[in-house]
Amino acid sequence: MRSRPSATEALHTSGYRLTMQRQLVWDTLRQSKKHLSAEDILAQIRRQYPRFNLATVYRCLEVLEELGLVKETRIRDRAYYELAEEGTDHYHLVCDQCGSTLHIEGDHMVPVLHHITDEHDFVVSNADLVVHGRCARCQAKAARTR
Amino acid sequence: MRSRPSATEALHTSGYRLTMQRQLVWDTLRQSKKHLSAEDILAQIRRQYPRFNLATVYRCLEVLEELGLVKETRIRDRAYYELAEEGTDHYHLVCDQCGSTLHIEGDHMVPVLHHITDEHDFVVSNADLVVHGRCARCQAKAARTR
DNA sequence: GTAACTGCAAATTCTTTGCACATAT
DNA sequence: ATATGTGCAAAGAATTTGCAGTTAC
Repeated sequence: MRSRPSATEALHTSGYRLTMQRQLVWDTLRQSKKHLSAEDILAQIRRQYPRFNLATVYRCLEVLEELGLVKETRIRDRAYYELAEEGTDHYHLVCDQCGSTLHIEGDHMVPVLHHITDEHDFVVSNADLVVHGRCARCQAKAARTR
Repeated sequence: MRSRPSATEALHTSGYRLTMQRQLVWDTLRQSKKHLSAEDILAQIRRQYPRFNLATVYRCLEVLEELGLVKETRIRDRAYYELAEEGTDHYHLVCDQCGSTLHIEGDHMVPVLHHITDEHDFVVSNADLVVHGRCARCQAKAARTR
């Protein structure tokens, strides 16, 4: 089993410089339980460093994504970022009625990704699954009204 | 087996008006083999109707989506639209190297969607899967260089 | 020392909205 | 007849870029 290199290490071996900004963005994502938008990340960091800049957030994320440390998911027009965990799926159920997002973990996507690799000769780096529909709570609400 | 209502019918029974604009957007999507961006649709229609407006395209798409006739996929910052085919998966493999997009059809997502319905009490209306990675052609190219 | 990086402001790109006019029902 | 829909122009929102100054190596 191969262990994941730290961000510090990964930056270094790829010839990127280790800046405070990159570390802050990385740490913010690590400390978060859920995915964050670029603005979310900025807001967090600005508590400590009010001069921190949004363009810098985007540029740091770009590097971290390129290194495979961070993945991006687009939900309704906006990009969200989270750590790229290896091995497990991580996808999102978006309720179109109340707007809530459920985070799902599991291994159900594994066969799909295998199919893609085997049948289409495509090397998968990241699968972004966003499922739209209606959450349990909104169904219950609709049932009551009926 | 339930047959799909035509767009005309669906608009009518939902109380929407049947306008030429909506028909043109619908027909453009039906005639296309691949997904189209709003700009693509506009360009197509403008060949015949040069005054056709982009805002109208978006507004027509919004209605068609609401009726479940059209689905939207976001790939790299941009929305693409295509007919919402029932029954089969339709997802996209995006090569991050050359930028090409492969359209995949199949039933591999079925177990995943079942899992979502069963375990999370979530009624799925649309699953949007975008897989990033490297296509066969770019792998071959990389192998040659090595 | 110097190439890479950041902050700032301005630009870009996609999408949405306000409003006066047009049209489907 | 009138509520709905469209075209146009302008606004919005998220992300990117140019550039001068800063910093990691």
